[in-house]
Amino acid sequence: MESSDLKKAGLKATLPRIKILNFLESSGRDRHMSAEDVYKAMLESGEEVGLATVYRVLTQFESAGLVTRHNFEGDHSVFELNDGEHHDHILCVKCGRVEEFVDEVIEQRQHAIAKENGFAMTDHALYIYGVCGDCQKK
Amino acid sequence: MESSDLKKAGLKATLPRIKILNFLESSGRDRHMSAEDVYKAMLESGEEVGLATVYRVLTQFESAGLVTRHNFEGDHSVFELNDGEHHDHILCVKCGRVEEFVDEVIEQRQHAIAKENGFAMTDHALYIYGVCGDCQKK
DNA sequence: GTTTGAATGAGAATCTTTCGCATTTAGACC
DNA sequence: GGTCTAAATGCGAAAGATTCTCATTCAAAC
Repeated sequence: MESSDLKKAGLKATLPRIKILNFLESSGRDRHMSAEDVYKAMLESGEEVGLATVYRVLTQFESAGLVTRHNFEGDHSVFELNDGEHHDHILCVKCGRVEEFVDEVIEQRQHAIAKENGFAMTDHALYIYGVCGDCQKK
Repeated sequence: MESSDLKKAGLKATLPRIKILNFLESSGRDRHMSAEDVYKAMLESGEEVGLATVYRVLTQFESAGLVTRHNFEGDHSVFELNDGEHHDHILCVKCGRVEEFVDEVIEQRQHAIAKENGFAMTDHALYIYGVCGDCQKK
């Protein structure tokens, strides 16, 4: 399963790449991880990988469409395994929690706006920041 | 005018802060500048400021609501002088050109989505990426 | 003018990310 | 299975952005 995904993506099925992909697939708890997060978590679970390789592989995965890179934290990128369906994000500025949502109205308006401005839209990023229900109670 | 703006924002009217604010106000050409951009441009026009101060002051301006920080370039922040009216951005991935737009439908949907998810919305960022008209011709 | 806490400047330090290069490995071919 | 070659890896160095430290300077209150 793993190596065929990689081959499909045009990537040689090397051990580090398989390990990182498996790791991303198995860590459903936090789907948004930085390169450093992935690196540390893998070391902790006994997997040997170099940090530079994690960066390289995640960037390759991004180009191959296997993961999406987000910059909603400003100072570093986080990566999310693609599940096929596009979605946007709403983030809690207090606890860092991330929720996902899809809104067809917004999707359509975005396309319309790109068109109106003469742009051929390639991508888009929508982040809503706020205080989540739990943090409002605190 | 300058120093009163700063005082209103709760900032002491120091020379570097006045200079940076003036500079941002006068440089209409490119409204989206990194700290380094501001620093270099000020040096070139003969203004003496330290880079660390530019970073500090821009961050203070952000907290005070005088400027908005954007991370649409991934690896560094750019700042934009606030003109009171909120707007979103559409960027050309080829030439880096940035256009601004406002869309009431999207604004409203965002509020609704935050509510649906139990969030008290504080902010939001929408970036549409694409190829602008000029770059499509090339 | 004097005072004083805040702001600045310059460079060191930190953090994230990339690069360079010697070593290893996946995959093709025998 | 063994051999080959280009591609991938790992490590440390390097780069770029940003923050920190701390001695010096400055704004504004008296």
